[in-house]
Amino acid sequence: MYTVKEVAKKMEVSEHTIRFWAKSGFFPFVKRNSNNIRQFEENDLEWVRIVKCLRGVGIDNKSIKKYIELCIIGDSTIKERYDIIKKTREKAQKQMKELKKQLELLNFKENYYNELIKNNSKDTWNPMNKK
Amino acid sequence: MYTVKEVAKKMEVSEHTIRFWAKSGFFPFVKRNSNNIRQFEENDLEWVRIVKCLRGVGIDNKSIKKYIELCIIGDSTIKERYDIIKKTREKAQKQMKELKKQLELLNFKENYYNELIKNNSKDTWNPMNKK
DNA sequence: ACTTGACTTAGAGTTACTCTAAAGCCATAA
DNA sequence: TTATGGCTTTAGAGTAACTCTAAGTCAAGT
Repeated sequence: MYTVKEVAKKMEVSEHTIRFWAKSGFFPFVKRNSNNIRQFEENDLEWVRIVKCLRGVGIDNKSIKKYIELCIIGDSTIKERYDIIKKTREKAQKQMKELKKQLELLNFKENYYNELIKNNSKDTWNPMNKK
Repeated sequence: MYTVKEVAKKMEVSEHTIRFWAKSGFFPFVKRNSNNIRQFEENDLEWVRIVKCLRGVGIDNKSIKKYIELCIIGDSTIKERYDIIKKTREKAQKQMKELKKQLELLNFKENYYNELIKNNSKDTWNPMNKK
């Protein structure tokens, strides 16, 4: 049993975001205790994990809601859920490619600046220096 | 020489976003022709590339503006720029790790759903099915 | 001359948070 | 017993970064 705060810490998402997601209907199955406090079970964390994953890959909240709703409907929606996950996985792979390129550029620039500092030389690449 | 539209296409960023970035002062060096049309030179694309990279890694626009301003100031800011790029590179590496984990989860789920479909079996993992 | 299409701007609208304020519940210190 | 602090809740205001719309300029084609 976890409170929102504990879930937030465990899953590395802000409390605000967990509450926002809860309000958005992403966790329709989370119970409350007699004081109206949300009690996330171990199982519920699995849902936080998948929501975090989908958001992390840039799936919008409306689509996430739809996915959750398909889960609620049950086994008749497995094919549809499969399609969503597949498309999301493809999207994530594209992002991975992008991120690799960005990392390369950052590595290049870090190196470049590092050399400049070491050799105390001018930044000849910076177009501002050509004016 | 490229118009906003051409830059947008070449760099895979929307025209709106290029204009928004321009308005935000990310390209203070781009010239206009006599009709007030922006003319991006080859060199300028380098700047679009680095802005896209920084944004892609989640650096906020205020920080990007600051980086641009440091570039404008010139060689005295090389160390400061180095620090920014280094921190950004570290951030990107963290994201790479995250993305890998997310990709694993998506692969797992895609596989899982695929098995369900192939074997025409029940989705016993879905907590909604346990209620 | 008129329409088409590419470009411009200001500013409204949208998404997904992110934060604030007000209030409820409970434990412990004075 | 009161109050102080710490936790939770909600509604709703605020923010970042787009994203889109409307209204305008201009040059070229028919």
